[in-house]
Amino acid sequence: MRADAQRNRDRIVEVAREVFREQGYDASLDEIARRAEVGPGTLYRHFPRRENLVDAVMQAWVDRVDAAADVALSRTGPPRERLLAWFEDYVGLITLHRGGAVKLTSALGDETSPIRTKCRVLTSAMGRVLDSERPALREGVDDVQVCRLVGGVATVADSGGLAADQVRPMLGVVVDGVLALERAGAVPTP
Amino acid sequence: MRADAQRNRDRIVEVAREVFREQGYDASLDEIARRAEVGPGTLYRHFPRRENLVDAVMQAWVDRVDAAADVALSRTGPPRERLLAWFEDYVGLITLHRGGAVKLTSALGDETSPIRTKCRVLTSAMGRVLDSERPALREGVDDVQVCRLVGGVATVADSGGLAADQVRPMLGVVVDGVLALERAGAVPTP
DNA sequence: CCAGCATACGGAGACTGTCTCCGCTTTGGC
DNA sequence: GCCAAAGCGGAGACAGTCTCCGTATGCTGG
Repeated sequence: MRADAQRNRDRIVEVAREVFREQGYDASLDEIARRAEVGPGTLYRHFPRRENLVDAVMQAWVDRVDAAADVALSRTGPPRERLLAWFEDYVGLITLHRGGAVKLTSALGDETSPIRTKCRVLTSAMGRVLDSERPALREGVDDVQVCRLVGGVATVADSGGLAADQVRPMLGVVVDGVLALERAGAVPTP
Repeated sequence: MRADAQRNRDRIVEVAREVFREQGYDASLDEIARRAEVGPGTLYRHFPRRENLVDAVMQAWVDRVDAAADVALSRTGPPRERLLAWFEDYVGLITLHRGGAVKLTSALGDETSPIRTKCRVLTSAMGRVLDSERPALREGVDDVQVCRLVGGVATVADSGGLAADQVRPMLGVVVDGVLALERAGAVPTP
């Protein structure tokens, strides 16, 4: 790639990061081009579809989820608390930019999605944390499924503008549903 | 309202129902006006914001959720199965039109939303079913919260194009998280 | 060093969608 | 039938997406 092309590309991503943070992922691409001081043609050559630009921007903070997983692994305490804290971190990060949660969560498991690499980071971060609690979990609890559940909560929180204390009990339900506990036949009244 | 105005209004809603079903809630309003054989001005006078039109269209099938709650109440069997079946019905109905799930779920609890009446129907349907299982539920389980959780699953299912057998286990997790069972200190290993 | 070409730029503009304004038409009470 | 009031509808302003192509620029081999 030519040096000027590389420079333009970098500047576009940089500006897009700001604009997306300000306005969400629906922001006008032409405005991004304007603020990056390139023509729309240049932007669309580098990023033919909106998703490609989102992808580039998203990489950075998907990495933060990965880092949060490491933090989660280093925490001590009972499984319920550890998982709850991790889920809260996950929701917090994934809702950092408006509209990010739906985008990431709905692309989970879609191997043709332009942001599939991001999804893989999320799934594997989730996988690492879940593995560390595996004995306490119900059988058949699967990384993608939990990502979807927690991502669903994140989506609702994001689009509904929910505060952390409204989100926590919902995540509590998910944690309880995921933990094994003694539930032989799931019959509450003996 | 004048008779011709009423006629136009009805035709717009009728056409909108079809178009939304075909193309989701992002469909062009001008096209709806075109197919209803009215001018855009007419459409926008009756429904100043897109939401108002959506609201009118949504009424019909939100009522179906209400009916599904009655069916749920008439079903027999253990709480887990009853709730799971109801949740599945709920998700099925709410995802009937693409994009409907996010819209309804994110408006839950927002008393200024133009579709707040729809949300109330959902919440109260959920409430009726939950009440019928109240003794089996954890304390503090709240109608809106469960609507959000199940709505979150619905949103993910909707936007990710998930099939029923991918959704069921997720709902299973939610049901298990909502049911009381014996979980004194939430300690998995006795 | 510079010629020449592949590469990249950028802006005009086609196209689509949203929404408003206002002159014209229709309705319904008198 | 008359005539306000109510309603209609389309032209068009505005914004966003995306493409095409004439022009400019970085790079490389001589």
